[in-house]
Amino acid sequence: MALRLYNSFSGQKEGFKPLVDNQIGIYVCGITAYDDCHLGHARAAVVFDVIIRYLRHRGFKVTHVQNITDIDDKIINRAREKGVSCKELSEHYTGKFHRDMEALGVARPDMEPKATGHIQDIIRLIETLVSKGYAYAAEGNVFFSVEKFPGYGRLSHRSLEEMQAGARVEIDSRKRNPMDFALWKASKPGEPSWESPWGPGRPGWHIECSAMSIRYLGETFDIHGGGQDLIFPHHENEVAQSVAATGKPFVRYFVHNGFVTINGEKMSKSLGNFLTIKEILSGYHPEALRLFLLSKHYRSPLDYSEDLIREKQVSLDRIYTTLSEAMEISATSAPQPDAGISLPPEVEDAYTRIRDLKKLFYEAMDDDFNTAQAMGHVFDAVKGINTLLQISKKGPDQACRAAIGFAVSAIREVGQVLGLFSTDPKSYLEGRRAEKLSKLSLTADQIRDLIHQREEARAKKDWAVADALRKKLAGANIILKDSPQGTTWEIKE
RNA sequence: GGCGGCGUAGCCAAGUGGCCAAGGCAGCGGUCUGCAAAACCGUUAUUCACCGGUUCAAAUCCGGUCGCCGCCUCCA
Repeated sequence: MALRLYNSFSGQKEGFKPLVDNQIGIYVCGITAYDDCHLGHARAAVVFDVIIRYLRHRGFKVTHVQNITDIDDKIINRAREKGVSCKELSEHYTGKFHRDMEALGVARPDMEPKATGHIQDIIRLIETLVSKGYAYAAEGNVFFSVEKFPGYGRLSHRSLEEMQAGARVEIDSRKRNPMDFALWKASKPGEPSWESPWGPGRPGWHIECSAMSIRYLGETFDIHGGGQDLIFPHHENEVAQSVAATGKPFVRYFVHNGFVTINGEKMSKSLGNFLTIKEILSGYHPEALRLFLLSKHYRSPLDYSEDLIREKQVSLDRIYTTLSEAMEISATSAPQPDAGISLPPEVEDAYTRIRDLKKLFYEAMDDDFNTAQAMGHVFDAVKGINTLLQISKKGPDQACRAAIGFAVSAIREVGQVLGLFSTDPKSYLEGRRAEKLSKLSLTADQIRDLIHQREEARAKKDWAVADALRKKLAGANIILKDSPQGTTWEIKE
């Protein structure tokens, strides 16, 4: 089984081979800390979280570096509006970002460098570019000369001529070519600034990623990730700066995740459809959001709607319900390997789904991290467990129990890669019930009382009264489940 | 205007040359149940936007048409 991933450089899937055996350096562009994180950030975070988890699961030693941009125009403007310092503003939003990521179950990167912590690296890199003739100073600014770099446009697959034809960049008389971009920006009075050979100023946006990735991962590293919108100009410029400065290849594989739209429209503040991570998590379980984000291939556009996220929440509930029942029944028997299990022929199909889960899951993930397909296999295994559970309920069956135990451990293993099913099923379901109960007009005690009345009626075979009570509770969104062990209840979504 | 992507059942979605076109949601029929719920079984695309071409063989490759979207400016 070989891992294949889509490389934005070539525009196709390529076999993956790290620079150093079993070691991977990956740099993912992080946030600019000036506002709350939204659904788009969630997708990028979860996608790369799963990619990194999978690479580690496969045995690679992964070094994950993710920057935080804590100085740039947007931060300066927002800080001015709010009357706080840039440092205060960026620290405030960095904190919120960390809380969002934690809620989403996204693992912290190994390193999280900040632009302001690497000013000297940045200045040195710019000096190299100037001395090699790739960059020039003008009125306290330093610009990168795109014409000097022959490979410019290789990543975004466009030529300099094409870009200029449709260019909407404003004319800047200090630039030699309109497509030249700032490595260093002279600071205006009142703006944060650092001393440099070109006077007081601050770094341009793209240079920090070159400087920090080179520092922590080396001049050439394996994977660079980010949202598709970063391909141009951000990553194109990073490549130009880095290759020009080091004379070596910069990134071997560029991986870009697709965009999120909301009800078919691009998310934007002016449209009023800007959804923050916090808002979504106030209504849905974090794993439901993860499940939603992973239900489509990471490179395709993903459309968000209430109906779709609710559907994922229901799917997640269903899986946890199955896991909960499975763990109850298999609790007495340790998970057995598949050898020696002999099952009735009618459940062979179910058992095959369980036995093949891991293999199929890895195959799907190996094919450019196809989480949508991988989830299909998980659902197959869930169905397999449910089939075996039915047999088990009819009478104790050691082989079934062993197979169920095996299936639960397999689902939990692949769940670790996806960041799903990490909660104890019992506590998950209790949590969900408490959540739904809080939105109900009835209390748990009232419900129990009504169920008790119905039990009495049923004992007398007074079906009319029993059905009336069922109906009454159904009206309040309570579904009753009768079983030989008694009546349990659930709340309809 | 330039570049790129997408169009698969009521909805979401995988599949990019060849076994009956995964999986989820919703629907319908059945098993179970006093009735239900859950679960399971069966069923729901002779067809992959449309037209033409290549091939023994195409949802999958090529050309064209229509529709939707993204990027080219800060953006995950």
